[in-house]
Amino acid sequence: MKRPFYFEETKRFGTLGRAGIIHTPHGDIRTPAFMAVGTKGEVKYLSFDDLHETGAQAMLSNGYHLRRQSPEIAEAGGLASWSTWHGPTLTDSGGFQVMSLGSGLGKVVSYDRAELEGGASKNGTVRIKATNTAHKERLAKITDKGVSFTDPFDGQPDFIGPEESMQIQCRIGADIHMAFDELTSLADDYDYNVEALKRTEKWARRSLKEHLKHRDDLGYHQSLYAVLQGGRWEDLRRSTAKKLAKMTVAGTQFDGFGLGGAFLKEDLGNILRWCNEELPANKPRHLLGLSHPDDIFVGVENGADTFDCVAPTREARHGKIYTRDGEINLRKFANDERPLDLDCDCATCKAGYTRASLRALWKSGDPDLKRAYWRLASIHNLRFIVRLTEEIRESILNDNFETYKTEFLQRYYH
RNA sequence: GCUGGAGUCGUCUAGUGGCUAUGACAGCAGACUGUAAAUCUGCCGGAUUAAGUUCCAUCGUAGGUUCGAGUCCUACCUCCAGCA
Repeated sequence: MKRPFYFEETKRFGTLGRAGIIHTPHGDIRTPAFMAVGTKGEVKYLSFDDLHETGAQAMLSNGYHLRRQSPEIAEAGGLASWSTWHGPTLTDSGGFQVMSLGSGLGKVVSYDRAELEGGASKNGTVRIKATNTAHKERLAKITDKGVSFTDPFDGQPDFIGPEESMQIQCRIGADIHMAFDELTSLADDYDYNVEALKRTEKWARRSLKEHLKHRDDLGYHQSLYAVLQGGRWEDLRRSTAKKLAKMTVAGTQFDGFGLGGAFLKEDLGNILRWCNEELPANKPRHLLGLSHPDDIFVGVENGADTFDCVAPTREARHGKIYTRDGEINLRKFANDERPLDLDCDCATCKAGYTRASLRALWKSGDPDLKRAYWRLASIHNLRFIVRLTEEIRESILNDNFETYKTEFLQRYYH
């Protein structure tokens, strides 16, 4: 049952937007789609029945976090069967940890200009006030060869370069892999981004080369996406997109593309447009790590097909609940007997939980009740974002995207 | 009634002569974007201010000792334990 991997464009809108289907060995993904993040092979506090009920079509896990379990996963036949999720999967390369355990260690990956206010410098480029973590404090140190990681929990060292990342990912055996990349932070300047981008491009070639050796080891075809970096600079973004789109090893190219970076919200649309105008239309594009509704709309209209993000689940655990009328902090609803969101079709709302009852679970001293809250709130927020992508797809197919977008955003951000 | 112990900011709590009275929880406000996140930041006696301002209050109550008292002394009140 070797099913090939390919992207089928169902409908185009605007210049870059589209709805389509990604065919993978473990099933189809109808796009635009949101993939749930299950870093270690499961979404925190959710069963796979819960996850299926959110409508999520695919799960994203992480090669870095699963590196030590990868032999056992291979033994079980790959991530889909090992995890018992059984559907389409994607693994990140560990590239995000190059930043989150390195230059961005201990920092919030902020995308809001107000937080970073530094004004514009003389030549008109944005000056960012964000700072990088001191080199000696980092748990990820970069050389051209690869990255030396120190495990945040047990302090064990690991060296991961493109070859190691591909070997790990091919043992994990997700349907889609990411090339090993270096994510720069908002504090990195143009010159550093030039250097980092060269490295990411070299790593992409090495990733592809190594990937080809192992991609069929588990008996089905594993695909590889290249990751586009280049910060907020048009020349870097366009050049890397062109380069990676054409990159060939032994006659083989990348199966799709990851759109990466630490984005300033206001730059997101342009950056995606620069990338996607250069990328071939017949391959899928995954926008890495974003899922706030406004970001999803910007992503879709600029050609992104799939998304993933920890925000729906993390924010749920922290009390931020998504509703069609905007985000609410559950703390304030101790006496509110309405559901989290009116007319919501998630399992939590359908089961009759009210804001007050969920808040009570959340604030309970009982660990079991807290866990119940984390699960129920995560289900709600995940369903909210998954449903958003379903409705966006629907609106594209019905030539109704602009209207749907305007109505949704006005109501959500009023 | 006697003996012993204890009363600190909503709750618990540190503090036995020294200048802004700890810390935790609760509460309040905010953050979170390819998960070091069961996390993080700020506020948390009252009034006042453009302000990180100014003023006032404060360790059960009332006195006292002292340059200085949550801390020492006296009386009272309340609570707890034991004895009657």
